[in-house]
Amino acid sequence: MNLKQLSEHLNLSQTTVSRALNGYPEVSEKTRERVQSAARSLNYSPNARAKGLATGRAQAIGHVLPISDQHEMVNPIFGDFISGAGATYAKAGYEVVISLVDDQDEENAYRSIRSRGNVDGIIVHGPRMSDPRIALLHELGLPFVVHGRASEVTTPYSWLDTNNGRAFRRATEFLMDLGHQRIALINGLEFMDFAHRRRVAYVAALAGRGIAADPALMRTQEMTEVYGYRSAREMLALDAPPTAFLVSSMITAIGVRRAINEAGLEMGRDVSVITHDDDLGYLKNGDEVPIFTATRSSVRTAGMRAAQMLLQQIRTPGRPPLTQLLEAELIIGTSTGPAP
Amino acid sequence: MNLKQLSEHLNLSQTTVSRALNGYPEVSEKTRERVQSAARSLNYSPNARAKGLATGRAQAIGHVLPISDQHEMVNPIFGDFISGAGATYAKAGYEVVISLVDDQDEENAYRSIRSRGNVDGIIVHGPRMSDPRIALLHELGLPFVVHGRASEVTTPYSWLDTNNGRAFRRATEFLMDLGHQRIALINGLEFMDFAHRRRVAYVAALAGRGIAADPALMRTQEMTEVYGYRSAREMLALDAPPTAFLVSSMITAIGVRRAINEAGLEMGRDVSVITHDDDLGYLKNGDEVPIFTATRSSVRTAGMRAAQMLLQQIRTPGRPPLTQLLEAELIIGTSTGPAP
DNA sequence: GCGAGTTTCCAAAGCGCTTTGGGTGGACGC
DNA sequence: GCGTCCACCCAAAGCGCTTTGGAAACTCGC
Repeated sequence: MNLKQLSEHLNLSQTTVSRALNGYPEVSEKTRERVQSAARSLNYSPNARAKGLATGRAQAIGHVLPISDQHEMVNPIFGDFISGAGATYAKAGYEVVISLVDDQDEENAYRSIRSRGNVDGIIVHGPRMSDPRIALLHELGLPFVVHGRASEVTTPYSWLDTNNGRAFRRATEFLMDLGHQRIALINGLEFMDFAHRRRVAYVAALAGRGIAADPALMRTQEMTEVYGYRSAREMLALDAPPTAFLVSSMITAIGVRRAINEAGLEMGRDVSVITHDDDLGYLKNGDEVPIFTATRSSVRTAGMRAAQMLLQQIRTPGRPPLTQLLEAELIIGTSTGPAP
Repeated sequence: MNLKQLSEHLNLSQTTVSRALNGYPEVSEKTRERVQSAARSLNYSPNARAKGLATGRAQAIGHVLPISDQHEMVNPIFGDFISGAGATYAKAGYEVVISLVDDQDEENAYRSIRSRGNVDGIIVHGPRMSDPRIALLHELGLPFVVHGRASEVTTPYSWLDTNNGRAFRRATEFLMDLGHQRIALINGLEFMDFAHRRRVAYVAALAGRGIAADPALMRTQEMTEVYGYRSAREMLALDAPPTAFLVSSMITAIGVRRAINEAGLEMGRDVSVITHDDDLGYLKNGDEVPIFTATRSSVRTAGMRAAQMLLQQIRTPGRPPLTQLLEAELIIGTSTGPAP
């Protein structure tokens, strides 16, 4: 069923039918209703490609996930992010297009996304500290919102980020208030901006109390469970083991807990743990009582907000970039206690 | 940069340029190379919408994720599935379009996907036992592959599934071989086909040894960590607690482990656990030594295979449906031991 | 050097929609 | 009864590409 058939069925021109369906004022309410009910009953919906071609709008948003050999997994938070964003898009009649882009030829990938023209805007995931994508997207004139930030990029751009610095500073201070002196950091990959910020904040918080960060207590890697387990096991076997761990994700923290248990220690008594918690649907931090003391910031909410920002950018092009900083809550659970 | 501009730049007709770029034999190798190098250097890539409109092909695959109030989270396996499938699509020049569809008006959603025409085929996720989507997609004539199966649907259709029945039967038998009699099942939502199959296999395996399934030892819910924790905690507090747990996902098994530890018991000695393991990138089951004894089946591989099947269906329409059953390995870890 | 057969290229139609620039008919005022 | 003005509707162009149905240029054998 296409426009032509529908209009013939109604004995109207394609113009009128199109206008009736798209809410233009030039048609009478009577015909508008007649058209709409016919469209519904004949299950007509306009061909997206043709519509896009005619309007120049794709009614779709691109989500670009960087993939590399050293980093080939899809971030576990992506599902939640997209479910938040997707709800917003759906209301506005936008689709989601996903591109898995090898970071070897990112530049080409973005250029081709642009000239293929099947998205109206882009959400940039996993920004690096000095991310070339931002300049590139500016040059291409494609609206975008970065989920996260790129510290070293100075030109303004739209972003939405969690205040990772403040969150990790507070967490570190919280541990020091409990008397911990040897606090380990099990961080994500530090060429990623969020992980870098977290480390800087952690180091600064320690320094604020006159403690020098110990390289033996700092790790940076992809945030898997096994990574948390290994790092904690090795650190707990040190001559001067840490009394507390600051961990970058729940999944990794679960690995840390495993190592703690395996070492015959009790989390929250012998060793404290604070983790960042993205509040993922399938991995809630306990229910009434949180498992982990955590810096919590819902990635689903971030998805929703980022989507709204991007849609605004698209609707009113040329407006100045929007930015939004979400604060993480510090949730007290049973995984922290006074230093032994 | 569009075709017209490119062809003017080259002093050729649009026809010739188009043919040169798309590999048609009617152009000489010399002009083909001239065209291709110009296209590269001017960074031309054809507008996807226009191309789609002209060819009738969208060069995109739809992934439809059912969302509902009781089930609003995005399955954590989705990231891995899409990363497997995405690699295959990318090679074949296909995009991924994601639709989050409220299962209230699934029918409309699929019809509109069809008539909007922005995908050439669909991967159906999360099939229910008697899933109406299969008949609907047949009616719509849209190529599709189901990730999983719908037991109660009798008409043939393409699917790719893990042999959940055999996996859970083997797992149950393995536990019984170790002397376990009271084996709990912490299952997923049983209106989902895979979860239903798992329960049936578990019940049958028990029955095969003359054991009647105890309703007090069977749970069914969304597979979160908290769900695993709660279920295990409650069951361990029973007068006749289970000596083993059979769990539907790693995440849930981690919750089960938490409850076991909290009860002062040791996993693998006091209580055994077998889980299904989707081999997710960020949640590997240990490294050299697996944490959990598990039925393992890589969801990333499933994604790759499903994508290949769908592309075949699209390329040669009208061919009979393809099916593929992946066997899960039974991996022996440290979470199982003889019944106490 | 000329007709037949290939190569190589082109003009134009068409994909399904939006949108510009009218046209037509009825209500209304005088 | 006539002109004016809306309200309502339409024909046709155009979005950027593919593809059909030729046409021009080139090869070749005799």
